[in-house]
Amino acid sequence: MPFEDKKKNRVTLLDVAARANVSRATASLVIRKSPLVGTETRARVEEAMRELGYVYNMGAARLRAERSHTVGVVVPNLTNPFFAELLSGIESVIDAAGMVVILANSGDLAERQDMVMQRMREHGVDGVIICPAAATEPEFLDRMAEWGLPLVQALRHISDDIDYAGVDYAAGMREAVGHLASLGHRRIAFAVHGPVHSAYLERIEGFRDAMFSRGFDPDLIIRVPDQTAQIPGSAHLLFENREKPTAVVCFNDVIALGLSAGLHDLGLKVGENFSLIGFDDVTEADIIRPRLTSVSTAPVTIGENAARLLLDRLSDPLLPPRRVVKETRLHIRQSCGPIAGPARY
Amino acid sequence: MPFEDKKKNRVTLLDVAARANVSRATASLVIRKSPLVGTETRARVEEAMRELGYVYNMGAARLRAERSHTVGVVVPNLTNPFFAELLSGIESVIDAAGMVVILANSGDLAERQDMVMQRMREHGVDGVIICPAAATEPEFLDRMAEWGLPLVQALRHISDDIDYAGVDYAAGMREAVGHLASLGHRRIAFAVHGPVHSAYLERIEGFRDAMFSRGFDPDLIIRVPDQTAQIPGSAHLLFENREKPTAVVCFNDVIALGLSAGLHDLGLKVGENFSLIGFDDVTEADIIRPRLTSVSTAPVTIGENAARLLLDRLSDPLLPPRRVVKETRLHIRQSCGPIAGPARY
DNA sequence: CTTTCCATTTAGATCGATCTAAAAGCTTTT
DNA sequence: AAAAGCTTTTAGATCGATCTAAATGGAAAG
Repeated sequence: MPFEDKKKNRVTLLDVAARANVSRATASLVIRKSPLVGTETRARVEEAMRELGYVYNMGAARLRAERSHTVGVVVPNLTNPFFAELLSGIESVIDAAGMVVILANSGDLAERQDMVMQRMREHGVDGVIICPAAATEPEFLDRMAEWGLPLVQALRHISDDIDYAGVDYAAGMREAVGHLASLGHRRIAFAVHGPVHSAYLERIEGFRDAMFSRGFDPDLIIRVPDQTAQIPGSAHLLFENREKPTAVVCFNDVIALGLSAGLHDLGLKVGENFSLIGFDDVTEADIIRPRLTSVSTAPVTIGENAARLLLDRLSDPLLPPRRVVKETRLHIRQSCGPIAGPARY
Repeated sequence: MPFEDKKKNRVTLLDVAARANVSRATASLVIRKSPLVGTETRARVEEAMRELGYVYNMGAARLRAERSHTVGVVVPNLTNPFFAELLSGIESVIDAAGMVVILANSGDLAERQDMVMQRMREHGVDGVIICPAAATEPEFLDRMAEWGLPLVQALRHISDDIDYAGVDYAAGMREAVGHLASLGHRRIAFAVHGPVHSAYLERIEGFRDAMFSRGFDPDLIIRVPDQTAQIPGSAHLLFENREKPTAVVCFNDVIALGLSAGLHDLGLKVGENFSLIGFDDVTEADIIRPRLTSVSTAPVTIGENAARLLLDRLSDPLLPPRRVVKETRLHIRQSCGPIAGPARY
């Protein structure tokens, strides 16, 4: 029955060392799995750690080693399942690398984002993965870089000089429009909402591109409410234009789900006399009726990519900036059909 | 143009103190907003911090002060929007208290949960909010408590001696059954899935209670698949029993959404000739058709409660164990109707 | 038997804050 | 003028690890 009562009764490396009859330095080497220590010594130290119930004090280590084994993750909003999945991907890779995630929520506000980054710095994170708030100026990220804080942008990108992991939104949009076009649709609307940021602009660009190159009107862009609950009620907006669309591409699946319900309320049959295509391919796409055709963006994978970019940068800070842009995949289900009514051509 | 190039060129409190002509101790007091320092001195030190671009080193502070301003959060799964919302509530309260969240994912596996908690300890978190993995034994949590690590259980509870923030699941279930009963339903099924834990058992208990006390058959409990995509296809399970139900209560909204689709596929009209009621009241409840009647559990609020419990405990570790159990609220929409067909009484 | 070399081990300084207990300046009281 | 009581400031030890540079011991080489 070991007899240890120091005043504060916390087991330190020094206690372990004493018990194993080695110096504190040797014990430290054992923890860090250095190849320098002899096999027999290592075993003795490990035994001592077990016996004493030693807990590594990361805080002390970080102070000396200037390495915290900690990664900051800043997202605009946790309530959105999309970011939650991103976070999940990040967490799994960071965890596997033996580090932990410090989480922060910017609320998509540049001002809060400033505060949050400051806090990250104070906590001494080794690097940060950030989905920049919509109104972030490029100088912001460059300032971080000047701090010497390794940074990775996820989903949205502000600066080209900083690593980025995302999705080829524009190509995804082209794919969506292409699918509708192949079903005979020519008058296609684009339903959007939310703040303006790179991921927003790329989608717009992809949509207009695809429409324009086919000689279709690329300007049928409709803004729907940001509040999920109000989207179904806004379906009528689709038909207030002179040129009534026969199909709609949605900025994301929240809009798609909402409009699908709204169109149903208006008496239209989605997939039969009106076509609708979503973006993100959330789980619900498969369990609503009609099943939602959607462009998959797989945020978990993006998170994994972002985390890997950061880990690479940590091990070599001089790496040139890289971007990992994932391809989308169109998941065809039931919400799109050939153009309805008497054929126009 | 200040001329500072130390070898490592990091601004420390000592540099600030020198610049402001005070001692390191005084500078430290200024940072910590101690009322002891004079107004003029404080201003001078703050000015110096600004000029030098000083960044507080939380790591150093924590080592000495044995306080990390860090809270661990352990959830079984981040992909589930339910836990993401919980996390969001926790984060906002913790952030407002000037602390940060260290995140970990147990994958609902007791073994991983062990590792994760160990890591939390190494990182010196001040406390942990945990939604215990399904197979957690009470000894596990008690061991943590022995470590002297302040703990709060969220959503699920294993030990009665430890703070808990959750929802009155049983009452929510009684409410759901009550609503259906008031519409004339007597043969009501309960569709469940997932691992067994306290939140699961309480729902079962609430259901059986409510059924039994009305003299209805409390045993119509149906297990549906865990995979979201397979739920719609399992709707037929509802009718394989001798006694065919006229309504179903769902364990959560994922099941409700899935069965709603599945029942539609079987040619039933939910809300007209079959009633269905969900649990959780997710955002999608309002944007599917028919709109889903659901029992609201508001996980964000639970997260906030859990965080507040932890903060209280941090400021007074001797507080007796407390439990904050939120009431549910039934959100009536369209998916339930009076019992169909020729009246039975 | 000394010297060289290698593999291990170690003493002591160090990271950047906080804490303790006491000192230094003030007024105010005796 | 000394003592007492404030308020404000400070020196120096301390938290628990890592790092540096040097010491130690044994085997191989001379």
